[in-house]
Order: sequence, then C-alpha cells, then structure tokens
Amino acid sequence: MLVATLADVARRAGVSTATVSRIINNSPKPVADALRERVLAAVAELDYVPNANAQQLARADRSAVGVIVHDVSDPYFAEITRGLQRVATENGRLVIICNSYRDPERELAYVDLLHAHRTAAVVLTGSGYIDPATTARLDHKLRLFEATGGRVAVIGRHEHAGDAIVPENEHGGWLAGDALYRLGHTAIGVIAGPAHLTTTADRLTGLHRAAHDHGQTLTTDQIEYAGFDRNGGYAAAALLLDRNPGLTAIAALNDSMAVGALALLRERGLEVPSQISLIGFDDMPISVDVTPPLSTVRLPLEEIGARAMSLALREEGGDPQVEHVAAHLVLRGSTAPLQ
Amino acid sequence: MLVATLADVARRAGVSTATVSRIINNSPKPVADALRERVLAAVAELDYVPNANAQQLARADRSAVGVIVHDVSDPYFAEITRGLQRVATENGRLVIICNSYRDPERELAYVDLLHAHRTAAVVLTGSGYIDPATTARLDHKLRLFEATGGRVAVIGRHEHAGDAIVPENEHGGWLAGDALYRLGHTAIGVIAGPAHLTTTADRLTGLHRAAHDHGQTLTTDQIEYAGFDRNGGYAAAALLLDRNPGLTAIAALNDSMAVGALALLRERGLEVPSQISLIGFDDMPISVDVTPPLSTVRLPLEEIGARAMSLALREEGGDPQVEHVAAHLVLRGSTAPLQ
DNA sequence: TCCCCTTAGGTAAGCGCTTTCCTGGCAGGC
DNA sequence: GCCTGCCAGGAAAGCGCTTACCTAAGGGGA
Repeated sequence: MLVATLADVARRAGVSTATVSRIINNSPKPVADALRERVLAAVAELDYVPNANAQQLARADRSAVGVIVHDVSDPYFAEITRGLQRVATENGRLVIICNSYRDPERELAYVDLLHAHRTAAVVLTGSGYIDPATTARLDHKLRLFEATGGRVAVIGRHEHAGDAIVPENEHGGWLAGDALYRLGHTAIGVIAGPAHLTTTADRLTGLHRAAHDHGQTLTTDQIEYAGFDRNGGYAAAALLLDRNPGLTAIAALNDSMAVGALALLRERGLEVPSQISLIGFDDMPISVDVTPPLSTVRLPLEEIGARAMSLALREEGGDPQVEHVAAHLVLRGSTAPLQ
Repeated sequence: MLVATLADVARRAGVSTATVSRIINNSPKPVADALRERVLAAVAELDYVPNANAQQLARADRSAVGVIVHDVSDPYFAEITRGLQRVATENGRLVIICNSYRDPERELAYVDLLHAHRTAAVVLTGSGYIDPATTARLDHKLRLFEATGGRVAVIGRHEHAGDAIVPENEHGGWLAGDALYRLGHTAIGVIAGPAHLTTTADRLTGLHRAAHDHGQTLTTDQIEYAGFDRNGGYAAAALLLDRNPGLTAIAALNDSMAVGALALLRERGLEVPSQISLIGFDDMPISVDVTPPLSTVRLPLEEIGARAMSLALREEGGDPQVEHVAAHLVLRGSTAPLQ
C-alpha cells in the first residue's frame, strides 16, 4: 500500500485539494459542514497523514527546534534537556536532539544539518571550545543560520554574540574555593574538566580568584585535568593524591567527577569529610544519594534549559539577550573544617 | 538576506540546476572538473545549504529515525538512548528524540509526527500500557507507518508484532526474588513501578514465581506501587515499612526507586544490609556509587539500545525479528543473609 | 567522409503540499 | 426583473529540489 496523498483524499471526497488542505489546517476560510464531514471521513478511511516535508516546503515556515548537546545521557545535559523539552512542548514544538559527544566536527555538521532542515532555532549547549579556528567556523555557520531566518540560543558559551544563557561558572568556582578556604583548607587539589573547554577555564578562574582572595595560590601540580565524568574524577583523584599526599580537600569541577573521586577516596581508606573534604559542582541529582552527600555549587539546570528554549522561541527581532543564571553554594556532608 | 537556493548557485556558476544538484550529491554522472570547481566555488560564496525538506520530498527517501522514550533524563532511558545514537551515528543517520513523559496520548501524537516527517524508522522504548484501547490505537498507527514503508522496532513492549528487543523482565524479577529467598528472607516488601505499565507487571510476575518456587506467596500488602523514580521509591518504602514493620528485605523494581528506598531506610536508622536487605533492578550507573552499593539485576541498557537501532536500520523485508536480552544477577553490598 | 554511438550537460516534469486568485451561483436592493 | 455584492469552492502557480529523458557535440570505424 502506497501512502495516501492529499490528492487521494480529495478524489475520494470529490472535492479539490485546496478544500482538503483548508479543512485539514483549520484555515479561516469557511467550508460547508457537509463537505467538511465528507473530507474528514475520507481522511479517516485512507489513514491519511500529511507529508510534513511537503508542508514545510510549501509553507516555508519553521517549526521544529534543534538542540545540540554533548551527551544526553550525561545527567548534566539530561537535566538541561528536560527543561528545553518542557518549554518546547508547551509551545507545541518538536525537538530534535543531537549528541555531539564533545566532537567539534560533529557539532559543526549538526549545525549544517539543522540548517538544512530549516529548523526554527538551534540551541547549543555545553561548553564551547577554546580553539579559535573551530570557534570561528561555528560562529560563521551560526550567523548564516540566523541570517536566513533561524534563531540561535547558546547555553554557557562565549563564542556567539546572540541570545545566551550564561551560568555563573566563574563565580561558582569562586564559591567552591572560598568555601574550602573558609573551612581552613589550604592543601587543596582540583579536579578539572577537559582543558579545551571554556567551562573548565571559567570555573578554574573562579577557583584561582578565591585562592588569591585568601592570600593563597593554586599551582599547576594541584590541578589535574580529566574527562567530565565519573571515571575521569576517579583517575584524577588518584593522580592528585599520589603527587600530593598531604591534600586535605578536593574540589571537583562537576559532580560526576566528584562521585568518582569519592569512590577512590573510599578505596584508599580516606574518610570524607573528617580526613579530606570534597566539593562538587552542578548539584546533579546523584549528589544527595552518595555517602556522605556531596557539598556542591548548585546550577539550576532544568531552569537553564527552560530559559534557553524561551529565548530560542521568542518572536523575531529584539536585541540579543543575555541572561545570567546564578550559582549557589550548597553545603552538605562532604566538607568539614580542617582538623 | 534570503537563503540561497539551488537556482541561485546555478545562476552564479552559469550552469543548470541539474548540474549543481549532481555535483552536490556526488551523483555517478560524470561532470567536467572545471564545471565542478566553478559550482563548488559558487556554493561556498553563497553559503548555500540545501533545503533538506525539498530534498526529501523530491527523493522520497527516508533517512532520519525517530526515537520515542519516556524521558531521556531518566538514567535508564539515557543509557538506552546512548546505544541507539551510537549505532545511528555509525550509519550516518540523524536521530530525532521524542519524550513522551509516559503520556500515552503524547506517544500516539509522536508516532503521527514521525510518520508525517517520513522518518525511516521509529523505535519505541519503555514499557507499554496495559490499557487495551491505547494499545490498539498505537498498534494501528504503527502498522500504518510500516505499511507506508517505515520500519518500527520496539524495546520491551508486547503490543507490536514486529521487530523487538525484549529484555527478560520476568526472569529478572525471578532472579531478584530468588536471591532474597535464598538468603533466608521471607518478610519481603516489593516496591513496584506504575501498575499500568507492562514492565511492572512482568517483573512482578517473576517475583511471584520466585516466591512460589520457594513455597512462599507475595500478598498485596507486601507490594507498593509507585512512580519509577527516586521519590517514588522513597515514598513507597515508607508506606511498606509502616504497614509491615517486620520486613527484612525490600525488592525495588528499578534502581532509582531502590536509591530512594535506601535514603528512607537511612533516615529511619535501618542499617543495610545488616538489618534489612535491598535489591534493585537495571544496574544503573548510580548503583555502584551509593553506600552500600546496590545489589541489582543487570540489564545491558546500552547494548539494548544499540541492538534496537540495528533492527530498525536493517534493510527492507525480512521477517519480524525478536531478540531476547538476558538479565543477570549482580550481588553487591546491599543484600545479606537473614540474621 | 559519413554515420552512429558515446557522453556532458540541459530541459522539464514531478514530489505533496499551500495559497492566491478566479469563477459561478445566490441573495438582496432598487 | 436586473444588477451588485458576497461567498463557497476550484484552478493553478509555486516551494526547492531530483532525475528521466533529450540534445548537441565529438570521436571512431567503415
């Protein structure tokens, strides 16, 4: 069985395609009830489903919105995506989720792809890349997309001068550092994310500033870069501890890594927080369920997603809008004063 | 600036649209190198990006594949989605992820939507609904989609007689129950998922069978239904314990609920596993990071996703294929012999 | 040298819709 | 009774591509 087309429905109902189209789309043009019923009946009998590609082509309207994330299965993005989806759904929009898996090339390819599909907007999440060439190419593509009528909103990125949600990464880093220094710790290790991501750089900057504010400095051997996930945290904690056995506190630049570090600490028989304090970042759902519950810097991820989608969906025009989202310190059981 | 079309490129390069199309799509038809270069130059100068809707319409080919999940931000689906995406990407396919949020109506709407977009396939994950009317409507839409050339693959669902990946939910339930009975527990409480989902029913059936095999029975007051998430588990555990203070073991039908139960147990001062054993289901990433680490029934989620996508992507025809995926018992620290 | 075959490239007919513009019929006003 | 105005519905022109088919030119064999 071939798929039924508008023309098939029209033929069956004995009307023109124009009429069927009008009825299906609830166009304002009035149509006699008898006709409407006949058409609707034909639609049902033929199990007609309009071809969205043809509709989009004919209407030249843009409806779906594309979302490019590093990895939906990462709780950080999962939470943001949830907010994104909620608002999109409230507005009757379809969301296309694309995982770049932190590969800049793939990210670039996805922008083209969403452009090709003439999505109404693309929202780009996740840290940007520090490499200027990549940034420039991305920006070019983004501008092009905007120039042809698409909207773009970015979350926590610097590269694009358009609508943006910017989480206070630097201030958050400062909050984490400040909390640790206040508790009396000075032998602090830092588990950073990948070095080429701006999120890492920003959070690290905050940490450095906190150190400075407390008359301390953070040296390079106190910092270990790793993947933004549990295993990264686990491995980095081991390296840090080997190099620096006297550590009394560790700041991890996200909660996944903190959880990994916690596992390593337990393995090494280091009691948290009595022997060593640990602080994370993001306040992912998992952080209350580990033992001890993680102190962390909270970023309202779901809300960030929701606000980004609102930005992406707002009507044409308007100046680029940049919304800052505050980070908050959440002290739980994994941090304690220096003994 | 309006978006450049094929015709614009053709005009600029001084060739016909056919030639441009052939060059862009690397069609087998030979084209002189000089022309090719001129066209490619024009493409670059105009920042031409083909309109995917028009292409799809003209070619009548299907490329993207739609995925309907309950909620990507749920680790269970996040993990499956990861597998789905991996295989799709390996095959150069775009994935459209749709969150039904466990709403049957939304699920139905998404099937229509993916049909309308003429996706190559849709893969449906997550438990099905026990309500026969919903099931019938869904099945009708799915068949229609198939009849018009789409493929469908389902994960862990009964309703559709097509390609399917079926995790051994019932056997998994049996494994969990059997493990508990073997340890000597008989005062067992069960935290079940939503009653209208088949996953719940299947896992529960396994549990009942295990009870029976050990000369026991599971009465209704030993079972508490809840949402498949942490809070559901937390609340259900409280109810179960209030009703049944002598419980020595709890089986939760997924790990998220088990984690919630664990939190409640801790609050009530009940030591796990010395005073009460706890077993989960799915082996989500979090289960190794809670204290004590969760005993559970492992389902290879990423692999399930990957296999479902392979099924969805295979060439036309072929008989419906049903692949079973084995569940395995994973004993960690949250279960212990009855004292 | 002529003819036919090959080949590079163009012409134009769709793909399945939407929408502008047009037509024919009817009611109401004079 | 005739003209005007209005209204329901249809005809057809695209939307931006792909591709089957056609044309013109060049090359080789007889």
